[in-house]
Amino acid sequence: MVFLSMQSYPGVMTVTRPYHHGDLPRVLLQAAVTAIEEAGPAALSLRDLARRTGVSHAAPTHHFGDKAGLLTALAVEGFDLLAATLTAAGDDLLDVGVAYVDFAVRHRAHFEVMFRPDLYRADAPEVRAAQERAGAALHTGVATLPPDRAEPGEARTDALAAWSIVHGFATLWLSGALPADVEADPRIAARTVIRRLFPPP
Amino acid sequence: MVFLSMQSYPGVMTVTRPYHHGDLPRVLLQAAVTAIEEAGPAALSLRDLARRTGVSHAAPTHHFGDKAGLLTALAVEGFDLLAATLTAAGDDLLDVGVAYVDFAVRHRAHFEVMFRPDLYRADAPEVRAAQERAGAALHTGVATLPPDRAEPGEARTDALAAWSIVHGFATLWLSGALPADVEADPRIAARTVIRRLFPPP
DNA sequence: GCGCAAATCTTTATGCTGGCAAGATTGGAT
DNA sequence: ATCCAATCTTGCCAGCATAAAGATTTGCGC
Repeated sequence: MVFLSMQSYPGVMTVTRPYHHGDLPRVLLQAAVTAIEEAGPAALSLRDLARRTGVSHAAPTHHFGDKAGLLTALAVEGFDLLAATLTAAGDDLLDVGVAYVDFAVRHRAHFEVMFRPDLYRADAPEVRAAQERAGAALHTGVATLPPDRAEPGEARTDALAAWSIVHGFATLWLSGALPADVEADPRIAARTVIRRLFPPP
Repeated sequence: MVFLSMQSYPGVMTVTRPYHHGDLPRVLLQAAVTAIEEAGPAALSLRDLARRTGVSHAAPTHHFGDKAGLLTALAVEGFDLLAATLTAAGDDLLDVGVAYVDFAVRHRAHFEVMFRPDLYRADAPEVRAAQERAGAALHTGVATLPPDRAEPGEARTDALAAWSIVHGFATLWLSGALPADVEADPRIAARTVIRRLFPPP
């Protein structure tokens, strides 16, 4: 990590900055993740991010335009991260579903922003593209199901049902709405629930 | 509708108020629903509610304490409304599940607040109580399933899977994340998806 | 009716936030 | 060495949440 000089301070010629020049966007996004994990996306404050990262209050605005711009970048990052996670989980639909829930729990801040389109510009082309990449990764898992049922549109229903059940479980888990007697490890509980939808032969 | 006199205005002795005295909390909650449906719960502003209802900016604070207090009341109202809706849907698990999704779509503002505990005081006793009433109504629907499987904890898994799939479908629908080729009527699409989890014998 | 306490609502004030505009500094390209 | 664009700071303004204090209305005992 290199420390670079920073501009004027009263009485001090040079100060240091704990990140490479030009990396402020990434640093701000990381600070946003931390802040959201602490108090939720609704309580996020650009000025608080600036304080956390030691820059002026207007620095975040320069890079992201406005608050919605920052959350848009966070959503894009989240969808890409989700796509990578699902792809890495392999071909087994159970594993993909568990990976979805695991992503939501481990990247809670990203996940909460991603599915709250009133907070960011969900119609931005980079968002749409990232969403499609994540959707394709999810559909890949569904495609591995044995196509023994002949009804048309069955694969689409399977995909929608799989997405719904893992997304629902993840959001219920994150919102703390689940009763206390549910398995403490969300991955184990999720696997049990998903297996109820796609029972082994 | 009775119009009551209002306090001093410069040069005018009495003015009228379009609601019964003491009904301001209910009026404010209704205004909050409208505002949330327009711009989401994150953009809700107490001062905007005051303007919408024609009262001073501090009137909402008097009744609900603060913004979280207002959303707490909205969440309680939502959970009670959900419990009533699920109970009225009957005993068929499919009908109960469709009613859950239908509630989310028709009472979008309540639903969005209910499962966003960072916005209100989710640990308040009246919230817990209302949550349990809604949970009991949901479990009633699951209890009507034929208990032909002998594995222990199966009913709990069924309930969790049912809740997850309807909740996930509802939140995905509300967030606009579903692909465009999904059935336009959420009740029909939801029924198809739920049937995938609980296929008819 | 009368008077008083409580509830209801307004006014005033303070600190924080988002967004805009202008200026200072830095880094890189030529 | 010089210029330019990107980066970041300072200053500013309007809107918001919240608190405190004052004004008005309502309910209630008499």
